[in-house]
Amino acid sequence: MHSKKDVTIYDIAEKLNLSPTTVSRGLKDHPAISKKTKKRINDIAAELGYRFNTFASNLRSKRTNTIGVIIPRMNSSFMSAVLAGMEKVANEASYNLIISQSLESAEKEAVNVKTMFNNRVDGLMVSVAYDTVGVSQFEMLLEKGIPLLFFDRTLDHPQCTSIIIDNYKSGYLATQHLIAQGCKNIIHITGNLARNVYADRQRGYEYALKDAGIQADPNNTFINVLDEQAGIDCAQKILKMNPLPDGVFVDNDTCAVNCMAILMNNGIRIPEDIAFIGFNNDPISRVIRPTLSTINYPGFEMGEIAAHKLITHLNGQQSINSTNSIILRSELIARDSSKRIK
Amino acid sequence: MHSKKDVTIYDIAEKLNLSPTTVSRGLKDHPAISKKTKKRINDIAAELGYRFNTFASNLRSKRTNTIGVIIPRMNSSFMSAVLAGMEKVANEASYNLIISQSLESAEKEAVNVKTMFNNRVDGLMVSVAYDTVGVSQFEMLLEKGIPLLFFDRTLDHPQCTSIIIDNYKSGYLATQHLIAQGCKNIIHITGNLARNVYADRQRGYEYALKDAGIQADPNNTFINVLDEQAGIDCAQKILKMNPLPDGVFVDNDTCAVNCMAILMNNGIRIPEDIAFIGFNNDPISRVIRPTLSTINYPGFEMGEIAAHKLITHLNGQQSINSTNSIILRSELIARDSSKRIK
DNA sequence: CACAATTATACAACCGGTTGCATAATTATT
DNA sequence: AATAATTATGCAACCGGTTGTATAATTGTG
Repeated sequence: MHSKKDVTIYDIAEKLNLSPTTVSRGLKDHPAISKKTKKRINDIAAELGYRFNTFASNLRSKRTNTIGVIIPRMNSSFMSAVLAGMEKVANEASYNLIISQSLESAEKEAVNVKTMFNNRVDGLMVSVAYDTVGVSQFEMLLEKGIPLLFFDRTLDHPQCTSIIIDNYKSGYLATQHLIAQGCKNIIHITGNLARNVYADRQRGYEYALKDAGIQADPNNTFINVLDEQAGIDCAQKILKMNPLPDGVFVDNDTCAVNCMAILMNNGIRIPEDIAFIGFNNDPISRVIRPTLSTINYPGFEMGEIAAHKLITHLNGQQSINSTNSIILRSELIARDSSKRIK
Repeated sequence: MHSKKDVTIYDIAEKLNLSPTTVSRGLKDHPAISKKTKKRINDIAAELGYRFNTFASNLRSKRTNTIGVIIPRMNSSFMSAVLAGMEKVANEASYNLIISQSLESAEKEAVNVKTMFNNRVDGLMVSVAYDTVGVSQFEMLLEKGIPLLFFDRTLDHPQCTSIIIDNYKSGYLATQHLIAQGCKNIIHITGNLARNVYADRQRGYEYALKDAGIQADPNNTFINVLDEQAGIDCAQKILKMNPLPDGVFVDNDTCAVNCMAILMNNGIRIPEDIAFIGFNNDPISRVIRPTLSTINYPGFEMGEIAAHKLITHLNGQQSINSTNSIILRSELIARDSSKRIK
């Protein structure tokens, strides 16, 4: 197995008649080491097949240059955009990212937090699981002064910044748009209302209805996990309604397109019979026919801003505690699935 | 910042008048420590807010219980299925996963390999980037006896097992299916032919044509990165062809649906004018209309098998070198986008 | 050439668990 | 009660970079 013994800076030092200190500094491009010596060190290191020992380094220096990220799942194009944005900023600042998934389970999320904690991440960015309750599982981080930042699905905590979009406004705009297209009986398909994103959109939905003089019907709010199967289930449920709704606002494009597909299979015309609007502006919304109206959610920017915020905090340039939340711009994109008026 | 000093096993030992050794063993549930002592240790540990120091542990024990994974991107549902499968198996065997993306760049991939290497992963699973050439960037791992396994996009190496599907057969079946539907002028949209997956599918495509007595036209093979934009570009290219092709086999569902969407916008009927078949069986293939014929690619199983194979090797139960490649079952799923015969 | 200023290298303690082996404490055996 | 067997705990070295401070080597100044 791991047969050959590892080469250490001591081996290099011995070979060159230098001290380990000098070798360590030479490899790190420390200004106090002469160019010649650095070259000698690097040459021998390459020759011997030296590899840097992150553990020894981290143990002594008590820094890891690692940022943890915990997300519910990495299956959406929104999430991969967020991660791409984070990775770009982190790399530029020479931080590494450790990514783990909670798979929407609060329990697994807590385990992940603990692992990150033990792995001494310098900071943590989290979008919480579907059923996470309270912030107690994060307290251990804050007690040790490890900065914690939430994005998208956030929790309220005085020491944490949140990066979000204006979900209330987005929900309002989406609903208002459907109303403007002549819809009067609008369904909102959303998630666990304990999550800020869904609660805020639901509020937006309710206020838009109210402002249009429409009475919000609690039965018109469907709560589920917003995946493909949920979309299919919702379609079945809608088909049994009498009268049928004339508009559907879904908090997730994937769920929306699956729902639409079943309804269309059953002869329902979109947008003529039922107008649809989704959320996220996933690529699928542009490919499906009719093209899906949606709310644009700037994932890449969200990732960039989250990582940037955390790193400036870590570098002591700007405390994370000074900001409560950062709200990104989101906008409505009207496409064919909702356009009933020419 | 990181204000409070960390609690160590020495602090616990002092508080209980025990040796650090006993505390270390107690926390690890070592059989030589009595139940009573273990309880005392764990209680005080919790009380003091002790956290395990992974670095000190790894440094001394020279094991990390960590497996690295490098993938091109985590934006496809195929990839997230693979990762989910890997994570399930790894967790059950109490291994951690470190995941990083090459973003399809061989250069970034090499950096990632090095980082994994320095982080002393116990093993590495890789699906190579679009433009990776040669295996030299992996040699350092193999020299140290760190097992390396490829999945999906593989490289040929005598010491590495590959987990794949039969891409040749899949390409053959897809093409044969189109031929059976009456297609005679079939386009194959594929990726870099240096990658096994694309080369094998192209071979399958060519042989299926040959076996049907059709001469393969090199101009009918489009090579690109198979993303959304590529799908759009291919559609533009197809629209300029004269005569139009009557069948298109795309190595990726995402690319396929984007291509189809543009063609349909331009009045082309699918499957009547052009029959389509994709690859991967992504969720989008079921939602799009017409539903997309495709090749089912068992991502979750691939992840499970890859992780399982690597872990049994790490546990010394079965060497990875004894197997060359493991081929998973894949099958054709015929849907509306290709069905021209009742 | 003497002395200061600057540059380059070394010393030694440290980070916090881990582990083989020795020793102490407890229980079982005759 | 004495001795063997078993169980529980401790000793001390070790893993491999890091860092404040001291010392040595080189260069500059008058």
